[in-house]
Amino acid sequence: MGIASRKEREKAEMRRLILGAAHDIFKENGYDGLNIRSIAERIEYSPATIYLYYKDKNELFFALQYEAAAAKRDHLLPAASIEDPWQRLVEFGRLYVDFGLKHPDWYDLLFLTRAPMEHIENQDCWTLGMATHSFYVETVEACVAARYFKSTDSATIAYTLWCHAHGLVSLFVRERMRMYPPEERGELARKSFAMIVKMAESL
Amino acid sequence: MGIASRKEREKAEMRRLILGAAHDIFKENGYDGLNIRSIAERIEYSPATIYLYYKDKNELFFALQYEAAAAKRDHLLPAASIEDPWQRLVEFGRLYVDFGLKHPDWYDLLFLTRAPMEHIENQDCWTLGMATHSFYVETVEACVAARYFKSTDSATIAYTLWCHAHGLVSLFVRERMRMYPPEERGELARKSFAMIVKMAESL
DNA sequence: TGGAATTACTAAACGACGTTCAGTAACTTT
DNA sequence: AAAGTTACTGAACGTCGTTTAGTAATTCCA
Repeated sequence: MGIASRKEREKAEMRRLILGAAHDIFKENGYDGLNIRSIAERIEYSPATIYLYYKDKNELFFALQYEAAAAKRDHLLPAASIEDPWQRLVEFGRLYVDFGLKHPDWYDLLFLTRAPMEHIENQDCWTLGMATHSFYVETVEACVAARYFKSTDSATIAYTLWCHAHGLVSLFVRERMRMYPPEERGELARKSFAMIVKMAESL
Repeated sequence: MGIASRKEREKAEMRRLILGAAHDIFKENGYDGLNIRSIAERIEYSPATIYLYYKDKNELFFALQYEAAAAKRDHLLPAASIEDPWQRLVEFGRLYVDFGLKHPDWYDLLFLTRAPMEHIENQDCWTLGMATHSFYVETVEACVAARYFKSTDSATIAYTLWCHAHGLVSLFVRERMRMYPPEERGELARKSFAMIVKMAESL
């Protein structure tokens, strides 16, 4: 089956080539600056060719979102090896915020972009994101099991802490912090993270 | 000055007519479904006419954002009359979340839309939003002054609580809660709000 | 091996969008 | 009544995602 498998390989390579170009353009100009024609130009094919490998721009969006989810997972990975669940949870949160502030475009793509959310459950990016999320929830559950909190409602605890971290990053990413001088924003984020950690200790 | 003032009045009326149509279309189809041609069609003018009253779509966006900011202020208003600063703060937060969940489009416009954020400080919508925000911060400061918290860092407290509320609403508005069954989401939001209130009591 | 079938690709177009501009008709001024 | 100003529009431009009809190259099968 030489030919068939070579064809398949070439197809995968082409998808990879397209996605790579999309990735580069995205990093340079953000998702708004990413369009089919610019991808085509960069890989020196016609725009119509893109559609032979990706159904539409949404499919490309999902593929790109997978990359973002992988980058996020890799960023959070160091926390996974921390034994103590509370220490792990804190470091997890710190790295989550750190990722969002360092890679606003990727965070945007993952959580802030208005995207075709129908059927996203079937997408790889969702599966990967859910794996990371599950690990987070399990860490909170481990804290509860080890009696780090008085409360035992691990689901609400996990959600509440996530809301804070997500809100913090979102306000940065979408530039809704103009009432604070730019040079104070980073410090404020750090203080707020420290505060929510303190608050969580009293849960 | 009869003619000049009539002209001015007519100009203002026309701006109002355009904005009204934009408002309606926005409520029906969201910001994505709002375009110049649909506004023009609704008010029975040519698309080019719109540009005689609004410089570009961004200016219309700001005008619409002002409406959203006004709606938000009105929604939060009942909290303002509560005497006790802590009670006022809690009700303020509850109404904030309530507004976001009831009017996701408006919340989106205010806090989630990637918009021309340069020079927004000069826009009316920003001024109005800042007034509401200041009232919120002052309420936190009043809590601090009345020793409702051990911490005296009112700026960080205000910011931290805002992060939670904003994160909570944002996850709803941008549909990033698909891992929770739809019927549980409202309950989770309520529980999380109750939890952050409890946590704040220990600050 | 040669003709048929399939594949890989593209030029050109479609329709929707924001926006601009030249031109026209109505109104205002003198 | 002529000149100047204002309000408005049809038609176009350039951008976008996407589709279609066609062409050249490759693969299949007799």
